[in-house]
Amino acid sequence: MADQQVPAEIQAEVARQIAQLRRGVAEIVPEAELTQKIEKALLQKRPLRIKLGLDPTAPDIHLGHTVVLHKMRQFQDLGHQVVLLIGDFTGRIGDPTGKSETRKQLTEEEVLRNAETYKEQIFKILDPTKTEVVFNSTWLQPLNFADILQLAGKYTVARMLEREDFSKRLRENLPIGIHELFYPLMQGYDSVALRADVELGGTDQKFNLLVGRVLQKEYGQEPQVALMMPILEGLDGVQKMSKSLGNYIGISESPREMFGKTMSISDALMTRYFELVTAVPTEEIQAIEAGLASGQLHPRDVKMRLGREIVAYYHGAEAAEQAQAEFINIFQKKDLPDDIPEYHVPAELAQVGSAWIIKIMVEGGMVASNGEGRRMITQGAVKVNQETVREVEAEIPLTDGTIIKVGKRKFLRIINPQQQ
RNA sequence: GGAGAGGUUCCCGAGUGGCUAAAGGGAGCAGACUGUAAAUCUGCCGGCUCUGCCUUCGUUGGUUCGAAUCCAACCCUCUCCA
Repeated sequence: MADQQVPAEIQAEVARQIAQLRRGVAEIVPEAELTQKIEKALLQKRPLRIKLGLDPTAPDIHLGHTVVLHKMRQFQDLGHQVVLLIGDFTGRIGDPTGKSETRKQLTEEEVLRNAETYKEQIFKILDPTKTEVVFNSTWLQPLNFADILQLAGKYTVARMLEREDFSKRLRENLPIGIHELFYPLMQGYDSVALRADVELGGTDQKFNLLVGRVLQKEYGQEPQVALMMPILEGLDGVQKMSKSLGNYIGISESPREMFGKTMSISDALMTRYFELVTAVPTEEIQAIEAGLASGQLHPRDVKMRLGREIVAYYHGAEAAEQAQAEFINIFQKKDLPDDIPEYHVPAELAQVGSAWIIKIMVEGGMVASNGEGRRMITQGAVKVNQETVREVEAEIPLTDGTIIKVGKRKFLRIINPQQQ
């Protein structure tokens, strides 16, 4: 395969690119084709077209999404053309995957608005000047029924049912909407329309990415290479990071939240995060792994480094240092954070001068209900000015500057304007 | 079109007339411990004016002193047959 005509410097560059691109990757199908494509691109001085499809229904990006985005960024840095595909057509139809809950259909306006929010966040990782953004309604909308049947004719039900998700639902007697069978076809057709050389996705996208290859061949194109990234585990360390599971770190979150949440991942997960969601060089990560294994590095310190890396990526190095300092203050020295939410005492309560503690906790948003407030007190989780509150019926003085603490990380400062 | 199975609290999943706000697991929260919001252990985990009351078991009605549990209609899902 490595034909003699390829100059040595090109071969070296191909090797360099492949080495970088393989970092953190779960699977490349087929890897040999990627090598060939890169080689060809270099010889012809034509960048590869790298496709990434995005679902416009959930515009909040978290670290799980960034795994694939970081890979896109690597392609960009290697000089390739990145194409972001916004699945506005699919989003407008609404994908009811996932049993009973019918996902609401988005209007064109909503899709566009989401797309804007998306871009804003995504360009924290990708270079906007080297990114092409396209919408799949451009080519999917004009298809008529005959076109669609023609497209459908290029695949079979049996092959469609090879997909894990479908076969599983079939086995477990769960519903499969006929239109759902079209999603892989539409996604594959996107690759045809874009003439994609490589499509990125999570391992859960494997089937769809492979359908793209089949359809490209059917339409006389060279099939794309499917590059799959692992699915990032969320804060619980088991399930994939997702907003609905609440185990995520959003890239628009505050430095403090980001850092704190990072500290809550299990030790076992740390190096994976380093590899998948930071730009720390591979050799350095290997050194960290070695340090942890030999006991030379303290897991806590490594995790703090991870927290700094993540915060710094989205908020800058200074914010990262601050977030860490604050974390140490609150959790190691058990000090108060700098910015405590405030509860402004309303006039009628200020007259009385004191109030039932649970009422204040609920109104201050510290607990969801009186019942939860009672539980917290019963469990010894509530402190007023460092003093543990034991009595459920306790009244507290509404003195300006009083601090209520629930659990380890919820604080509230009483602000009494009458006393200022 | 016919026959059958099923829809339970955030999720999964027990429960077939009162002892059930409903087993168990997961998630979540808290306490202890610690090396961190790791790990581990323990507790909590519908709401309220909380030794009591109210709301919840697909929907709506009904039977009953009493229903998640029985009946009827309806909605939704699946299986087999045609």
